[in-house]
Amino acid sequence: MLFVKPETHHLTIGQLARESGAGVETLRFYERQKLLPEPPRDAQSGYRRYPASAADRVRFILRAKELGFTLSDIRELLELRARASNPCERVRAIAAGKMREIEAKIRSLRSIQRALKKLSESCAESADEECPILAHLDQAELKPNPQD
Amino acid sequence: MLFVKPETHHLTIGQLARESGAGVETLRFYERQKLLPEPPRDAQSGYRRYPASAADRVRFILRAKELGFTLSDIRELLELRARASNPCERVRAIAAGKMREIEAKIRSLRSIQRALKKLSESCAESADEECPILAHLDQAELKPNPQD
DNA sequence: CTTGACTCCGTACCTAGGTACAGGGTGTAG
DNA sequence: CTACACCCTGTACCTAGGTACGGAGTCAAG
Repeated sequence: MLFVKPETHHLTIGQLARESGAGVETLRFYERQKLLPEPPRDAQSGYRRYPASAADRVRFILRAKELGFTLSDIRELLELRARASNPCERVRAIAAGKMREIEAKIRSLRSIQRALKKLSESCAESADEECPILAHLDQAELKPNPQD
Repeated sequence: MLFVKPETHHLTIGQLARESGAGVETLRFYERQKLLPEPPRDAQSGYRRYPASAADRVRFILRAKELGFTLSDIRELLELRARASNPCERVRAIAAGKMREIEAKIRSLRSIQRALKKLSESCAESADEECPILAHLDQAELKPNPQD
């Protein structure tokens, strides 16, 4: 068995917020969402008392969010971080799934972008009284694009 | 003055839904959102009675949505379609704004994608016991990317 | 006349990720 | 002692774009 380092629990929620960069309400929200464990409470006041390590955990969450992970992805990453002896494989699978998602989103946006560009160009060229973009919306089927 | 073509109002909301491809609830929702005008009602039943042209309008909305326009963009496009004598300029401005939005979204996704890829590659190479992705989330600052 | 499909209205609910009160208690500096 | 900042819980609210439901009225076929 391992001995667990005795942790000092001296951070209030406000101090943790300032240290980690999340808001106080957000920290309580993350606790409800099981991203943060319930911290011990001060016996008199009932205030939450966080160990210094909590700030690392919160920053982990915020960074993972920047990488596009959802809170529920992040819950799993936190589990893996804490528990798995060899997490790499699963972590890479999660990352790969996220990359595929992002890939798909980019492709869909690019196809929309191309369609808008074409319409906008035809609009710029046309001295017509009817707007080609509106005409397209009136009539056209959006052609399925081979690059999608 | 123009004479307005007499319109027959014979579509029920369910028929309009089938013709246009939107759901009944969605049509009522669009009406609340002022994307569809309130249609006349049958005197006895109070049922909505749509002119055939309503189906075109709904399809216009659905196509504009495919191009990434929000409902409030679409409200403006519909106004322009109906009222403006020379809508092209404003329509192109709306399209250009949307294109910039999409462009920005793609750039942000690509930067996330690159970060994930780098991490995933270093993860694949590492025979380390510590997962580089988790290590990154533990420690790293996300470097601001020049391409963003 | 009954049954089933359709319609009406109003309101609540959904996802995701928070944010904002209201109405209290606590802790500390002056 | 009195401010004032901080903390507590629970609940409501926000965006965007719908979706679902309850309870009631309508319409057409058999």
